[in-house]
Amino acid sequence: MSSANSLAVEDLGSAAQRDRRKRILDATISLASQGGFDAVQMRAVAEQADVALGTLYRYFPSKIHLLVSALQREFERTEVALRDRPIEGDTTAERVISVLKRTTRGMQSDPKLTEALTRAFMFADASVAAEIHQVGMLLTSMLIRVMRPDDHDKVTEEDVAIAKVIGDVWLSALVGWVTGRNSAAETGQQIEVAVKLLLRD
Amino acid sequence: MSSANSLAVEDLGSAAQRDRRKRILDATISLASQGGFDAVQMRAVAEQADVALGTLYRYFPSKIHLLVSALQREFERTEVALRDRPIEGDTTAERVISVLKRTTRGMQSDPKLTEALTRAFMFADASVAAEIHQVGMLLTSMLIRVMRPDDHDKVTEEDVAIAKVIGDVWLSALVGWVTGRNSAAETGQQIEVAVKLLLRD
DNA sequence: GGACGAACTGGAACGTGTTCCTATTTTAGA
DNA sequence: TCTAAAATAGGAACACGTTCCAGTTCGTCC
Repeated sequence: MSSANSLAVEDLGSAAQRDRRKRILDATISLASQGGFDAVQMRAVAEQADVALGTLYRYFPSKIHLLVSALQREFERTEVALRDRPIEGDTTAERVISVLKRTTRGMQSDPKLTEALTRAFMFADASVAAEIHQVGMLLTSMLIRVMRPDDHDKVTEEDVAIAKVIGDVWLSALVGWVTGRNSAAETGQQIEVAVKLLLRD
Repeated sequence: MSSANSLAVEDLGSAAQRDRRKRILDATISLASQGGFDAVQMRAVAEQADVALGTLYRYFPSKIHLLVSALQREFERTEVALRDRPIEGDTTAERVISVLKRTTRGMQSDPKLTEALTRAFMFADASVAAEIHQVGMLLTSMLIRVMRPDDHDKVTEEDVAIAKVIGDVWLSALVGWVTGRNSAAETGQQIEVAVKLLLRD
């Protein structure tokens, strides 16, 4: 891949390198969780991860890459955790709302972290396209699985389109919440309304 | 208003001040149009607007405030221009799609400017909430007018909810385009799909 | 016209993201 | 085991957003 991208786990040969990468992301999450976007300072991340600044930049070419990669790891964990749990709700809309609200609540329980990750995601420019795309795919596929829990074959074009729209709304709602425009309740409401409009069958 | 906000036109007493504000926003748009978000450097804006750096910060307390205020002015102009034109299309969906696509094409004709304004909008934190809210209201009300061009009275709760969802999708689509994830065609497609899903009556 | 406060100028200074360089350590291959 | 290349450490240096300050100009009230 292009040198402009973050080093993915697969790119890393030695265990020491995988461990460095993990330490860096751990430090990122820890600092973000504690003080939000502004507290994730490259020097602080490097120090807490016990890594030189240059090394940090070797693994993640910018602060945004770093935070989006952290988001990706968190999101993958969320997705795995979600796989185990049974999805409650009879209708498609109910299932989607239930999952999205649970996820949203989870993020709202760590506001600083959510602020840091969300803002990085929204601020990302073209150079982070690859990482962003990963996260987008993850979100869409997660939604589709919730919409069609049993029959993965019967996923239509429209299902995918709906999932993408819901993903968009969810992101916007999250941004609204992070920037203090919406309360937690309004955020939930906003998602619920959109899902009901999109999945009325 | 709080000192944390941008100085609005109404706040400015003298003609000289209104002119300064205008020069600053003109310089901002000019630089953004030429080199995007990164080219809007506070020193450059101050110099091009023929204003001291301190004065620039007096009018707009941060780069983000500055860009979001520029966005607001551009948006107001777009909105006025839109009022004159007749809205083409018989169904609600057709009208909304027509207007959104025209607006989107307009923004895509100046990619750097759009990149700068969109990224500022998405990166804004709580301190810019007031300005952001203005823009959001403008977008929603514009959409509602397109949806219900004649009977402003018959605007339902659902109409407003739909307008907000469409606004969210439009923003996400724009962000996707700005960051190079989506082509112009895909962006238009994304909006069209969402509108058709939301306005199928 | 004079006095006073607010606004503006010009520029120094600071913080943080990013780049760059050299010395050292680790890794891979002969 | 030895050697060359790659990776890392440590830290200086630069860019740009932001803050701050001393001096000057502008606007307003007597």
